[in-house]
Amino acid sequence: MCAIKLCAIIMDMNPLELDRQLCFALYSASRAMTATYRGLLKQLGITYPQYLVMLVLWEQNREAEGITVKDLGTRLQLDSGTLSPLLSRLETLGYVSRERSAEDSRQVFVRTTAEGIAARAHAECVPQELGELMQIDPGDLAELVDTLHSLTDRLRGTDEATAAATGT
Amino acid sequence: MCAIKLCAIIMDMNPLELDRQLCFALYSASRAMTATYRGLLKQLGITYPQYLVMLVLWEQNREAEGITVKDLGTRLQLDSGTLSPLLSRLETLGYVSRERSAEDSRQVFVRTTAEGIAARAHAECVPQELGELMQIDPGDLAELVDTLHSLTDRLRGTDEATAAATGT
DNA sequence: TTTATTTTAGTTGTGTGCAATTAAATTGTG
DNA sequence: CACAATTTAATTGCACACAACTAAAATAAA
Repeated sequence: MCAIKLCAIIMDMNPLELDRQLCFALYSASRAMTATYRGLLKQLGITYPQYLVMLVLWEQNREAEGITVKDLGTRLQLDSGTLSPLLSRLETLGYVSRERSAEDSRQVFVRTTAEGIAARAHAECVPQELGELMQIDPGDLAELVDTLHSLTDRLRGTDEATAAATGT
Repeated sequence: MCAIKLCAIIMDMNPLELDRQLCFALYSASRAMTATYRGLLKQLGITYPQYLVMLVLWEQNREAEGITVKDLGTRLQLDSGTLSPLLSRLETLGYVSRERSAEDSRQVFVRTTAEGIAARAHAECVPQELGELMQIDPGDLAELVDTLHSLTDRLRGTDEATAAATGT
């Protein structure tokens, strides 16, 4: 029996209590956030993961060049199994175009269309709308974002470490 | 044009910058957490959402009574569209049983089986394993959990407010 | 240069999430 | 009591996530 478990039993506490677990707090907050975005993105007709792809494309300085599916995946930590059908839907919506690279035809470049660029103007007010809904101090928000990014890095690091240790 | 957008343009900043957005920090952290749990739960043979259901069942003081699908949904903020197939899989795995209520046959009570109860012993060390991986101060962790829960509450509240305002 | 390895995007299959609908049972109301 | 409205769980359909696999192309090695 592990130390925390023993300690929890002695103190008559449940070591598995749902509301004290960070995992559930994250899971709940992330789903609540996505649900909020569902409303905010209704006018654009896209889902939250599709919005993330558009954010990356809009962030590109040289929009004409586009970005490869691989680089998009690195940025969002998503693989082609998720991105391929998602990009296909964004293409059908008219927000992006896909084209195989001439130099290296394994790669596919994703670019925003004129419609996709126009949509950016509508999206630029989304963060403010959300900020008003959340009622959170900008400093606290920045700190929370930093905390979460560093947590994510540690979790991803340990995933790799665990995978390496178990040889998978 | 909204104030923040104008301000960002004047200061030559991108108001849509991915890495400063709380939504993406939450989305990334939540997925990284789920990925970490995938490894931790491999020995139990269940997914992370299935683990959440087991946490609720284990939390019940009177395990023999079980909990209705509705109450489970309230606790985890999941509807029957998600829970029904998930519970069906947990039932196939032998961790839970389902039985329609005799008093009100609309309701279905979910209970842990002997195997489900036994699995709890294995699960009780998971939080400590995770804590070691995360390397986070217990006080900071508790604060982060509180911050996230309060954020979730505010987001859920605004969802309802927005839905009410738009009449949906 | 020929072959083996690696890289890249796409496809398939499984398990969530969630909206919308269905079906059955209960409750409320006249 | 009869009938309308509500409640509950399940089902259907769509869009992620992610593991495992495939196919094509580029690179490295022999």
